[in-house]
Amino acid sequence: MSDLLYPIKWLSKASAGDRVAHELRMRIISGKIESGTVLSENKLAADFSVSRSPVRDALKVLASERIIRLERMGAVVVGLSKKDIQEIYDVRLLIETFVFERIVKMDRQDLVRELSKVLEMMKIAIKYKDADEFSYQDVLFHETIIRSIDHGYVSMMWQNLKPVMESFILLSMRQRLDEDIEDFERILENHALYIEAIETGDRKRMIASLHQNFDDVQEVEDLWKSQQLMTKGVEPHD
Amino acid sequence: MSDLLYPIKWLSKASAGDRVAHELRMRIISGKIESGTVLSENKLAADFSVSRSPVRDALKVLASERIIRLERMGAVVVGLSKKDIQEIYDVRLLIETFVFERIVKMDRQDLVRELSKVLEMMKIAIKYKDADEFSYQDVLFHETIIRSIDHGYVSMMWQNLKPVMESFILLSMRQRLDEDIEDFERILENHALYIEAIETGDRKRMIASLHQNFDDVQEVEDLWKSQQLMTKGVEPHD
DNA sequence: TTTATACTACTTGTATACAAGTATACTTAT
DNA sequence: ATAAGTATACTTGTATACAAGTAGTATAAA
Repeated sequence: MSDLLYPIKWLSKASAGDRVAHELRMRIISGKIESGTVLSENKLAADFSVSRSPVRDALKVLASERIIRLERMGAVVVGLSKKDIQEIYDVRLLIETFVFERIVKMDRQDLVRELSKVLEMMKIAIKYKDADEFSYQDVLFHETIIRSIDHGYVSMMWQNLKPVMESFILLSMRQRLDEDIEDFERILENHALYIEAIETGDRKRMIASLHQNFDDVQEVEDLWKSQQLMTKGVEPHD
Repeated sequence: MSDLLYPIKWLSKASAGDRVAHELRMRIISGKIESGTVLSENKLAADFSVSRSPVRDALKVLASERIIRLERMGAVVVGLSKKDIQEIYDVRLLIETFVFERIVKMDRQDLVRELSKVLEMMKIAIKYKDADEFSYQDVLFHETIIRSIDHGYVSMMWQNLKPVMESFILLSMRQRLDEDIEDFERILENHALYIEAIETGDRKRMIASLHQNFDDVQEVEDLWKSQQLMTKGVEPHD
């Protein structure tokens, strides 16, 4: 099972099941485990040096995220297609637009302050070329916005989406930090725009910012495809 | 553990874990198990005459639905508050509005036909005073709409929402069939309106229909509160 | 050569066992 | 009587065992 894709430090308090889920998710989304591969609980348990119980837990989680399909014999890897990425951003747009409508009716001072802090963190992360930390703060940025309206079921939708998003962003950012570091400036500007939109309650600017964000990711998506090709066959997993 | 709230026939092919999840969900949403109750895996296993494994699975599912909270010692029942019901309908509105925008750009003939069939089924269910069958078809109606656009992540959100909705509708319809049978006519009309809106691509009518649907549920919600009071203390669960 | 049967090696779902940790109650010392 | 420590009876998470079922292969019959 060798080297881990998911940051170990993010797993400090996690159970074995969580570790397996996070690592497996990364391997699937990165393409290290190819679509179509059939995963065996027993083999995974052996690979990760744990018993079947945490592996089962992990597979259930990944199935709920639709990156694997639980069938009668074995769990088949589905992975993320171009369509999936598009769909994820559909949902993000859907959620964040809804959230924005609520936000503009609230006192947004604390939220803006909190977001500014996260943005500063992102800047530092870039300065020190820490892709993982940058990704963490990027995800946190949007999570902070979403949670600010205190809506349990919207939060739930976010929670369901988050792990896949996080992994995807993590992989994208790692690659871009190596190859397209100037992109990060644009991402930062875009987040600053988002904060402004919230501050002023300017819906148009917010939508623009979200779309820009999506365009950025579209670009990432191409890079990610190439990454998939790169890693293809590195570890055929049986 | 005595009598079951969830229709046994819906569980024909379900695992023990699913059975526990469905039944537990019904008991929590109906108020038969009160908010604040701490559930023990061992006790539940004994109650349902299964081992801890399926119970654990069930609790994980219910936690992801936010009707229980998994804590260090025991799973505490959260249940559905008035706010939760409102939130669920927020999300439904969000999803179905998104779906509608896609639908109007498609060929809707097959969908309309399919929905008409489901609506006929609903009529028959009322005719024979079968609240469970009616609920099933009602949920199926909306699921059919949502799945018609073939959007994996929107379907995923629906899947996450569905179990709680289904239980809630089931309980509401059972009570209303006894006490307010004339309501069902209005529900049928409303669904017919929805089909028309899809057929003609009339967004306004669709929104109106959705809101009407929600108002119906608001009414249900009051009934449901009284039901909670009614069943309160029937089985104090320890 | 083709078809039917049985065997092997898997699979899943459930049950049970165990280690490690935590809250409650009960000492015991002050 | 009160504070500190210590049992104890729980809890969770993981490991392991087992029953039932399935796919594919090999063997036997036609």
